[in-house]
Amino acid sequence: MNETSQTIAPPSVASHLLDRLNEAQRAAVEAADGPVLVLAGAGTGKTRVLTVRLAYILATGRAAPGQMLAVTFTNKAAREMSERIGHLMGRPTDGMWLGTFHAIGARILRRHAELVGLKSNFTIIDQDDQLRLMKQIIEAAGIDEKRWPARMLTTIVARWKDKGWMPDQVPTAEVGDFGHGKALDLYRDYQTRLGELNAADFGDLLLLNLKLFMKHPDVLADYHRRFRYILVDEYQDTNVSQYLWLRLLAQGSKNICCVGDDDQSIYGWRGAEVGNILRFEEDFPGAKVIRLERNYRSTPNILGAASGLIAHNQGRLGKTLWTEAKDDEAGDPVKIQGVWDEAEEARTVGEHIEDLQRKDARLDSMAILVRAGYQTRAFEERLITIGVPYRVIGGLRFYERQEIRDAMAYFRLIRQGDDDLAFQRIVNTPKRGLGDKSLQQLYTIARGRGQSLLSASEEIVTTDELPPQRRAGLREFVESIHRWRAQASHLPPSELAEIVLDESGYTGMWMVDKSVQAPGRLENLKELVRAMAEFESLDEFLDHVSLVMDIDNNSADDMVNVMTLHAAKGLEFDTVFLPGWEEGIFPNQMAIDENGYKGLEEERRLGYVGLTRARKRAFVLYAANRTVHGQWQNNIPSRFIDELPDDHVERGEAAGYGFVQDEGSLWQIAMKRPAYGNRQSNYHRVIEARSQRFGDGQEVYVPVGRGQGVPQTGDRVFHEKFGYGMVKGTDGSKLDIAFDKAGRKKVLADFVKPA
DNA sequence: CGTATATATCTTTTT
DNA sequence: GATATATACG
Repeated sequence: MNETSQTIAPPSVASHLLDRLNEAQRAAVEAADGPVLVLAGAGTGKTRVLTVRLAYILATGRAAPGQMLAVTFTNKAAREMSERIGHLMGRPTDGMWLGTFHAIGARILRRHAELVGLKSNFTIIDQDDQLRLMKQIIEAAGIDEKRWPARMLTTIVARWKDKGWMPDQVPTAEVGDFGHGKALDLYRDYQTRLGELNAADFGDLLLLNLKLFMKHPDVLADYHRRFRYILVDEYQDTNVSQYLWLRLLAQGSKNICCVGDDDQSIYGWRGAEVGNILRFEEDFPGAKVIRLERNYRSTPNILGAASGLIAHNQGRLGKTLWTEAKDDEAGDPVKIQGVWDEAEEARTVGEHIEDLQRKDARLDSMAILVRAGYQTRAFEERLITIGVPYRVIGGLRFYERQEIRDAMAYFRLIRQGDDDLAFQRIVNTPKRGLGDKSLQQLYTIARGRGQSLLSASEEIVTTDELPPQRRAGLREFVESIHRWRAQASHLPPSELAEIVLDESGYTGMWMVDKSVQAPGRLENLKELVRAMAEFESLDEFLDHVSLVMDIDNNSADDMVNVMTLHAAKGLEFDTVFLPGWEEGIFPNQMAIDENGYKGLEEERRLGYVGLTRARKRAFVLYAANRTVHGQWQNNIPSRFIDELPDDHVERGEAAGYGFVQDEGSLWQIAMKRPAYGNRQSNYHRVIEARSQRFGDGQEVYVPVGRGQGVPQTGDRVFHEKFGYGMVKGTDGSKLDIAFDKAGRKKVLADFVKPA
């Protein structure tokens, strides 16, 4: 097979494709057959190599589109790749298997669902449902969910699935002490329950593929014949189950090409194993390894700063990025700036943005990259204030909103009556007079008969097990579902959606709701109906939602981009703002607590990813104070700031780190940088100061007498509900307060303010 | 049964 | 500060 393909003379299209590639890139494209590992540093034209390689394989007649499998991590990357190949080839890439691991896994699973115990219309459940289900499992097993939270078990099980372990494959040593060693039993229960619900979670999409391939070699052989060329993007982020999946599929043609960069591995917390890169040559003997080291993206200063930072990591494969730019074209150094708090941080970034805007920079050439989602808030507020348009990528996603999830639950139940999770969500939304008690009764009956909630309901409405009034509500619900299901077969999804939302009373529920969010929710529901118009069938739509989770937000509008560092991978911008470089925030304390040195290195790689997103300019900021959980916290600059090489950075004045004035007296805010050893002790200190603006516009920081600490006996306090009062006694954070109007009450300190 | 109020917990990153 | 869960009351 290799011989024949090498004899194919590249048509002119194919040779044209190679024109604008450098030597290493071309080698990576031309090594079309056999296993290839491409180690591609940031900005070395990785996506280009991938897309040209795909086009090249097609253009040289090695494979038809339907014989190619291209796997990415994000839907965004898949979309982009599809567009670029279409552009290169001058026609759309129909028929190619291009998508995320999960999307392709789901597609394969639907075709063979019966072989692994599911029906082909199985539901893909998201985290929220997963958590709900897990909670039910834990409670059913008589375990205290308070002590052993469902969230924790969900993570444990997800990590097992990442490793490719079905319940009977989990090593005894890995079981851990969750619920006194019950985790494995619970995992088993959970899988059983998923089967009953005809549902799969994200991990299952791959895990059940593995099961399918191993139990049915004929099916695997079929895919061996089908997939003649396999391409994998972001290989450093594959977990074991993805790795096993790839290895099984690649055993057929051996034409597998993986592209990755160990320095950009940032999903270890999700089970990714950088080791997969190192294992590649062992698993595919004779694999070609090609390094892309010439960077086309960033200025020498940015590259120098990023390289200097990542050099602090041990155990890298080692790559040296270089660029052709001369030293006199080194570009701006990376600017580092300290600020007082997150508000000033946002203000500073806003000023830089306006400044660049005056120099005719486009807003969409700029990005603010944060460590965690909650950090976007301060920037959003500021950008709104100064009237700069922005878009938040990722963040609070459309399909995670309450009203959208409710609507989806209706559709899910229409498609798939076994979906008890959907049933529970909407059976009494809007209110149908079915409270906890009636539903509990229903659950018991259903469980007793081994039926789904919907089929149990169908029977119950004909008996007198429920009081008449409740029975009527339930009957109405069950009949509606049936009616809609009958309509689903011949109506387009968007029309069906309108009928369902209207007849169920769901839209009506929000129309009478007088809360401030209600109009927005109605707007979102309309948007949902609009989005559904693009789909042929309800099935297609539901799959799209489960796997994509986001509505297409890549409008070409000129807006500043705000997103997490994780979401920024694979993107590039002229100017990048990197706020929140403080110990505890970035590197994130939890990452270090949970994974120690490994966690720290992953954080450092995140920093490297952030810096290398910048083409021309990067700004690093750190704030002395920040509210976390509504409480003030003071932080010291991130160790990563020290690690940036002096040659490529400019360390600005640390505003708010010196003397501030308070009506004539001088206060020194304790912001001198402590020795490293002191960092821990300083981490959670609450600072007692707030900003105050004076007549001349100058802003100063005034220490607050008792701050947000616990009020003492004798203090006057204010409570939202009870009004003013005096503290009569304290018990930890509980206060005994004599309110002027409401009398004596015990209240938590969090609920009162100093008066 | 539904609503209002009171408390608890939470935030790392995502397919 | 926001949102789920627990409790009290109508």
